[in-house]
Amino acid sequence: MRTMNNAEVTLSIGELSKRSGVSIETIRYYERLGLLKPVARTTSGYRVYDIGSVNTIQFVKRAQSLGFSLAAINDLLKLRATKEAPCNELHGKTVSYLEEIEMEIKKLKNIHFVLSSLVQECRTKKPKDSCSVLDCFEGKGCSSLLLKVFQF
Amino acid sequence: MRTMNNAEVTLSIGELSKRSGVSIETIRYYERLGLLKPVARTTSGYRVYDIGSVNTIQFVKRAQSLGFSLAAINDLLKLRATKEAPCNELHGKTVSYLEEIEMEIKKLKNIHFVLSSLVQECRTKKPKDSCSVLDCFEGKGCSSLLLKVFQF
DNA sequence: CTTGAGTCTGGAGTGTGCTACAGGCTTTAA
DNA sequence: TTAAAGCCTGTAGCACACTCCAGACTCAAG
Repeated sequence: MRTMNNAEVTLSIGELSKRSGVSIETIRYYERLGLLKPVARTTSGYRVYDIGSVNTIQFVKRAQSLGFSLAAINDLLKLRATKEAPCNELHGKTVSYLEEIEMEIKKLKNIHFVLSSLVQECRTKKPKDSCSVLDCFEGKGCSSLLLKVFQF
Repeated sequence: MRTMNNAEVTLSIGELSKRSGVSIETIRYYERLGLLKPVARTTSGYRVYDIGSVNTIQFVKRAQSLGFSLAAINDLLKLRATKEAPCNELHGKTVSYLEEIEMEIKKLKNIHFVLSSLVQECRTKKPKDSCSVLDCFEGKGCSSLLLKVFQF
């Protein structure tokens, strides 16, 4: 695509794809979700992007790698667009997201504790004994372990 | 459904659903996946279950609450069916699952660290300054933070 | 015998983040 | 001029664990 002047470079969807490392299909998908609008269309209907579009995609990728969903990122992009110091709202969202992460970590730690206990227990048994792990899934023997961790 | 004798109670799918707390649709879904076959069919095609079916569903639920996928549980059920002390194979699977959990916990801790750092940083700023969280997604200022944690 | 509850099969829909076409139009390079 | 590459829309599919529905059949109680 042509350069309008030195500052305003425009990109086709294919060029944006190469610059951002995101596939053309994904770019169009983001558009459907409202994450990224082309800055214009050519008369023949081709999407036109600019350097800001590259930044937006990188914004999305960074937020995604921190675990944000595309729906959440959509909100973030809207906050970014309204330049009025969006810290408050954003921090609220972020803090509740942090709480979700803490819950998830707790859950995983509990699961890890239960399973590694069971494997350990099994290793102290004689070969012909039943398997502690299977027994646990069967409801035998580990009820106290599970009861503490989950709501069985 | 009728009782054949005191020991062998048979259940319809609705009764199994009530006893196990799992919906009829889900029971049929489990059957499609190969997790739970009815012990028989009536002449009119109704599914017939027994008490073992209740145990199997509880097995599935317990394994699920420890994070196992239905595909993995399918394997577990097959191990359970072959009564020959399946500890070795099972422990291999469990240990690699434990490693996945450890990776996931690490990832979540990293995310937590980055986000809480950003929120903290933002709180030490003046109200009119730009938001550290948004700046980070924009690629400004937190590259060292992100670089350590992910492969940007 | 009738009514209502229960069950059957097969297929479609949910949410998430893509990915992969088909069939047709546009642009670019030789 | 023509071939190749690029782009368009719209639709469908994947993985996962369900959930729901239509239309038909069966069973139990009154």
